[in-house]
Amino acid sequence: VPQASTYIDLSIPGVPLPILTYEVPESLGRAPIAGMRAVVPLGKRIVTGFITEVHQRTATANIRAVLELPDSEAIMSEQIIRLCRWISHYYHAPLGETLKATLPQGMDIEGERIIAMQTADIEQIESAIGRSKIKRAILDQLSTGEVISEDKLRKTVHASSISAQLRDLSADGIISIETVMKAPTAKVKYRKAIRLQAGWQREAQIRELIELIEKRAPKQVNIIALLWSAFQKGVVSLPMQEAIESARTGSSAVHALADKEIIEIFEEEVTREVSITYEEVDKEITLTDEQQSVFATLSAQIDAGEFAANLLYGVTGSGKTQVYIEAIAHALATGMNALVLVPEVSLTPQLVYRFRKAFGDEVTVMHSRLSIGERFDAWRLTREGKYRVVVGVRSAIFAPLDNLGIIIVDEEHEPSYKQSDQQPRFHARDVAVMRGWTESAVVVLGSATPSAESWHNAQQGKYQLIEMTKRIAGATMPEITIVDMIEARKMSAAKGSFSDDLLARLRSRREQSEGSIVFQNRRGYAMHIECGDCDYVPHCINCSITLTYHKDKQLLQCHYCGYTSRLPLNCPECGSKELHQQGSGTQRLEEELQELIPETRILRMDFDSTRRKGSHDMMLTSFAEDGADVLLGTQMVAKGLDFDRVTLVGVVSAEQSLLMPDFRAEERTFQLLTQVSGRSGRGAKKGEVVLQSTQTAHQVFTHILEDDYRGFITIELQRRKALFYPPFARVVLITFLDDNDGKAAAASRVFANLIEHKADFFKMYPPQAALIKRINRKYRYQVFCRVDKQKDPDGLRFESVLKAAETEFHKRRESRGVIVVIDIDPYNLM
DNA sequence: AGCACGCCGACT
DNA sequence: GTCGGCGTGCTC
Repeated sequence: VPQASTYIDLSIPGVPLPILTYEVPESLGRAPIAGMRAVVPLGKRIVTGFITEVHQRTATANIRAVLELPDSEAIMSEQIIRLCRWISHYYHAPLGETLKATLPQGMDIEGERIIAMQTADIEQIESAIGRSKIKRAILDQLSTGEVISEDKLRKTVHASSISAQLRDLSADGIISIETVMKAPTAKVKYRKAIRLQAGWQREAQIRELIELIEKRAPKQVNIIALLWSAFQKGVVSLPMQEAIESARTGSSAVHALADKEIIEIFEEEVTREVSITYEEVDKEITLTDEQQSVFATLSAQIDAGEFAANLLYGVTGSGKTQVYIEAIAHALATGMNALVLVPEVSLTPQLVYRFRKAFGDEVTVMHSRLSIGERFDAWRLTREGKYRVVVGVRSAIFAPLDNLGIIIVDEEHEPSYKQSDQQPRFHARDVAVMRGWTESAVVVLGSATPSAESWHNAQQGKYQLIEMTKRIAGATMPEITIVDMIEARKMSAAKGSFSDDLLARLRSRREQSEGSIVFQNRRGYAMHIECGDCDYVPHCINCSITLTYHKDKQLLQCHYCGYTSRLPLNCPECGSKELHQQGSGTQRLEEELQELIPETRILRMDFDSTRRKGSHDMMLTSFAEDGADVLLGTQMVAKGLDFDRVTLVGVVSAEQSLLMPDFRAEERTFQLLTQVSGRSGRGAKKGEVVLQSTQTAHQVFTHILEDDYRGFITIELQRRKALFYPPFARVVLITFLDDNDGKAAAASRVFANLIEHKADFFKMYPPQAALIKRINRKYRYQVFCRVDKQKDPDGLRFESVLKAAETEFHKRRESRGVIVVIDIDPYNLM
């Protein structure tokens, strides 16, 4: 009797193939559903893919069978799949890769080849080895009788690939190769726990038992007493390890009780969760009229249960966080769930703390510093409905929450929302709006300095503009002063990086025990080494980048690839001993300030000093409580901090970000300086801000001094329109990477030629070397396009041009091996 | 002759 | 992306 077969369409990440069709054998005993994973054979490999479609007929020949359906139900919702389809088209990323990005790491089920020795016949082995060194090394390793995976074997024999050798040896009958499925790295964690057996849960029995064994087995009595007192408090089981420790005994007492069937030892699921180390004194919270009115708008939208997109433009200190909390509480109360995106969790301990305070066990946090297990648990338990509020970074936009009521994107202008290092290169804010649309949720984009894109969308009526113009009770906007550093240096009114003006204010804050923040508006540490006698500057051997000097480790380090080298004693070019430090990183700045104001207590906060888990929280707590005078750091000190005692913010070189070769330089400078200024005067006392700059005449500073966002963004949008930049055009950056300079350059020209003749709805700049021409041993060339949004509203026209060009490009032999990176709406043009 | 390496097409 | 088949060129 012929049976109807079931087929699935599978999207496989990491394989540049179209969607493939497989047959599902009935022997698997499980019906496939879109959104489940499927483990399948692909060539000689075993890989995991995502089911996007289930059907009963197929026109495809040569169909292979699914090996396993590991999920008992769909692990991604239909809406998430729909969202991924959009992302895949808009951002020109493979669907499989995009679907994979919605899951935590370590869930892959892959094949692994296990190698074992098959014969001990020396002659046979010697003849199979022949003259191959690799084969000899492989068999030397295997002769111990060890059974080992191909991967481990390859590493122990130090070869780049041993697949050909293994194939030969297997054909000669020397070794056996078996492909097995490797267990995923992310697993549910269990621990041993103990509980009283059902028959031993009454007081009389326990008393009787204790009396009986008191003399002979006092340790067992301890355990029983512990379990009984917990039981009375409603705690049914205790972790075995902890119980043994508090009973001051060993496992034998526990096992004895288990043997007597008084207690039971069982495996208990453990949730891995990070505890937060940041704490603050809780303030009395009542909503201001303005907060109340924003809340009213949002709660009405939530009740309507329809998609709505809002731009919440609220000045720093206007209390956006509290509005978020109230709106989420409202969504939860009506049975809906909430998603909150933040630029970087470790930079917003205060926000996380307040959410934990407000929502307790219902909230989970997702970010990159979590371990694989922690991330897996956060994802899994969210999907199971244990968590109803997810606070997380960019990737948390895919959190498996159903019944979404509200999605909040805090600090929506932050560049960290754009993923640029791997596919899909999506913008989490834009995906959030799309997710809100597909799931009929309310979307709130919050910022004190909205991005040009969002402001434009609000003006166009795509987003509803909601404003919060006042700081909450007591706090006023700080007074901003600008110091012309060129003038100050001429007049000898500056010492090193600090103007006399800023120094005087820092001194007076210290005397009044008020806090100050000194902000170094510079990415990383710009400390390099220069020879005083020739023009030698140490560069990275892999990248066209000067090496950065780290004084504490006495090392030179590449900011891009991580290459390190020792600090040379003499100049390698001319032998001179005159090697000087140039530039001023945060470390140098700290030393300078310490020298200028010896009695001041400085807390330095940058990437290096906060690398350890939780050290960021600890520094902030210590600045808030024990009161160092100055918090000195990079962009980290600009973000989300809310300290009443800070009344002065100094920016050392306010022009730095302005001089970056990027069309967003002005916007970023305005955002950064407004943000850092907002750290001053959040309490009752009025704050001050000192901006030191060599470019005081620049228009950006006029708007910053007047705290005039509208004035700034109006002019900025005019400029963007005139130059055909976003939000008026859609920017696409195509980068070509190769070890060989000429090959990368040629590839960029080939590709440019392939798209140029289609350029009736976009403009293309001719290909050129990237600003940093070499990173990680790869030369980089770029083609920059600006697509007319009117003529290509959803980006699909340009996508098809890219697709066609890529297909043609890969046919050319001169482009072989060249890596092509396509970034839609890029945020980093370097 | 035997082996390494690069090129190229297939992968459901 | 990874694999196998095939051709080329190098070494013993």
